[in-house]
Amino acid sequence: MKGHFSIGEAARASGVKVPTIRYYEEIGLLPSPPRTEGGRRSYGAEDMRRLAFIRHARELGFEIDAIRTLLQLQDNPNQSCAAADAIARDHLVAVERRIASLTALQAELMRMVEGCSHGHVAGCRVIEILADHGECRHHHGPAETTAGSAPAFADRL
Amino acid sequence: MKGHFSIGEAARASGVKVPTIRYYEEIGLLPSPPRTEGGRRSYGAEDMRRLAFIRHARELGFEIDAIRTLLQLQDNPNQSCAAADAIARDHLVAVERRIASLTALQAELMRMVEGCSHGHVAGCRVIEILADHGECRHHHGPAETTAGSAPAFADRL
DNA sequence: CTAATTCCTCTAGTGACTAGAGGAGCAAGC
DNA sequence: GCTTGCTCCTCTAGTCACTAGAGGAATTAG
Repeated sequence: MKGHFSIGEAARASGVKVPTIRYYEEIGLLPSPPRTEGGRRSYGAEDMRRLAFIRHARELGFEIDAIRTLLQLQDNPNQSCAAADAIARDHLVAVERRIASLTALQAELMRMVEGCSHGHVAGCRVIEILADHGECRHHHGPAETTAGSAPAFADRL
Repeated sequence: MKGHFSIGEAARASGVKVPTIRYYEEIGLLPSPPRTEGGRRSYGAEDMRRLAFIRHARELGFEIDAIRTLLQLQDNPNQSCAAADAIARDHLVAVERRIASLTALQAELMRMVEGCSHGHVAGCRVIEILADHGECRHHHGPAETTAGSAPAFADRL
């Protein structure tokens, strides 16, 4: 095993792009590595492990802040793992909600494209469904979100 | 039917927040409405319809640029609706891909939280799975994405 | 007439990067 | 030694679709 890796090697090994690695350093997710004489970053095996951890967690959709917490937990393994469990559980719930609402969305989009007559825009089902909100089972509007202003758009569920 | 609505009324009716409406105007998605003597925006019925259209399309996860195209199509209904159909179809494909990958993710997260021994971090399955990338069925790494650098993180699928 | 609410413009911030400018280090070949 | 080409450095600014807040003006209710 080598003891030092350039940022490019780290990028190739982890699948995280070079500027992203620098970005992770900037926001304090990855420690600033020592530099070579010429001023280049030199990563050790521990850094490589950390980077793989981050990459995997990001791949699973964990937010940077969650990863920060997870990394802290990993750093002192004597703590209770309840926090890690809670983070993963919360994320699972979020993912399940996202799946549910994307599935509803999928149904509506399928109705759209199936109903499309492939003629002209006047009478196009895609446009019509978007224009007539009453036709779909989505619900929103005044006096429904109590006060807190819930955006509830599809891409953040 | 009223012929003029304040931005607040438009917001309540459409479910789009006031600053967001102004933002839509700024980026040219919504036309700049006439103003009252005091300089306030005054929306007509057509604006209200357009806003509802936008809101619904956003709710379905269409991007602003796609909505722009869709609105242009709606504005001259003599065109072929092939473009609208293509946009909806593309979006459907994207949604289906997203569902598939979120479902895989869900399975992995379930493995994580089910395997958690609720003890200490040393031996916590959540942390372990994140650290040992080999354990999961996700795949990445060098020499797999040919050249174009595909990020492939979960939240953009 | 006052107080509360709504509205205005403007700037800056969010998350998680990505893109590009402009320059310097470094290895290999000639 | 010199050039070529790659990788690396820092820095700024841009992405998307908003959101937050300052500071002030207009409208509305009582």
